[in-house]
Amino acid sequence: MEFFKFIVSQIIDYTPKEWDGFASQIRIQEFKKSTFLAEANRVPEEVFFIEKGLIRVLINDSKGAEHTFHFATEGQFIADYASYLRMQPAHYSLQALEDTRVVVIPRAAIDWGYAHMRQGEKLGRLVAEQYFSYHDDRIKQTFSLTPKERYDKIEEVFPGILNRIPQHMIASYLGISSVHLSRLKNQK
Amino acid sequence: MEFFKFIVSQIIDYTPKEWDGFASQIRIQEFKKSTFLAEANRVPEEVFFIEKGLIRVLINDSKGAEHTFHFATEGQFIADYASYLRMQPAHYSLQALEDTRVVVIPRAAIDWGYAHMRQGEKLGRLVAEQYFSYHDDRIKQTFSLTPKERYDKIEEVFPGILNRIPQHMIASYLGISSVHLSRLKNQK
DNA sequence: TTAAAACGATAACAAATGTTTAGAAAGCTA
DNA sequence: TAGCTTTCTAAACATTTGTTATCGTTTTAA
Repeated sequence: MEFFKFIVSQIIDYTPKEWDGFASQIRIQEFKKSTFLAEANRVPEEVFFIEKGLIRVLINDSKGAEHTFHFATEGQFIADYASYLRMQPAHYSLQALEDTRVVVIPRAAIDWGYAHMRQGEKLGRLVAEQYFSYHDDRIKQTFSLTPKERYDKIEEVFPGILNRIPQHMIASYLGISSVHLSRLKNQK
Repeated sequence: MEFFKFIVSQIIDYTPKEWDGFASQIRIQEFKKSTFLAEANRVPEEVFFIEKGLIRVLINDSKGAEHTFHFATEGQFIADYASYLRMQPAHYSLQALEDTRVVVIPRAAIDWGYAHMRQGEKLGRLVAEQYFSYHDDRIKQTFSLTPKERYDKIEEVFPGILNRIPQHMIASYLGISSVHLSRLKNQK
């Protein structure tokens, strides 16, 4: 929990009393490799903060095929945040790719923070802005770079990821088939 | 300006005094069809709110080709918001596709709102969340739908757009060539 | 109003990417 | 450790999508 407290302190100021009120509503939870933290079709009621481990965000298309949407690692927040905000059934599932320890932040804790922490809204704003910027960069890249170029840059976005994640999931993230990625790697 | 004031009142509460302080720092500006509100490579120092008209957000790739990233219409905020937040040179340019009237909101006004309006941070949070959700939906769709399916649904995302925007810009938005879109339309 | 530019459809061809199958290497689990 | 599963590469072929060029039509601007 100390790691989480530290990361939040980097983003906003809070009093010990504010922190205690907030912390009393959150908890630590561990997930074994390959298990799911959250599944599609359920309304997300919590946001996760990753203390240790690696999480894959995936979506199933209308034909049942699975697509990797995103990876998240130590020090990051993760959820199907759009569905969380709208209180609608999630499209994404969250899967641990390694044994993972997270801080579970229920909706009640977040709303309490907005109402009772002086900089609660600011924290929410900055997290949303950061998450937004990541998405924006990503769409920007799909327009301006080829899949090969995006593969070559993936370590900038997810440092160390190529040693932690099977290649077919990376191909899925890039929106191409694993066979095609294998081909691209052997070009030049 | 009344339309903008109304839209903000739908999002947060503010006192007359708060509004006057904020409003004294913003201004109305008009842009003729085809002109640019903002250009890539300059650090964005303002966010626009569209009172009337239609704006195209575009990006140029490394080979100089132009891609349409987004469309924005009446009642929406628009900027290269990621670059605005990071205070870095913009990747996007903003172009009016019709004669357009916008409210220009300089960075100073936004920061003033965060500091002096009780619900200023909340407004920032909600706008960021909304913008994020739009981006998220979009990436979701590129994974789960074919270009044809996305074309068929584009009126849900941008009502009335097919009558206001040339087809090659729509093709660019969908990430396909105009020739290919023309082909897809005639299937089935 | 008229000449120029932009637009959208189409065809022919080229390039990129997907699918299926197979096999070897690596990893996992009982 | 042995057997099973996953992972990655490769080849052959199919499909999708892009590129270029052409041609009416519509729109724009002087």
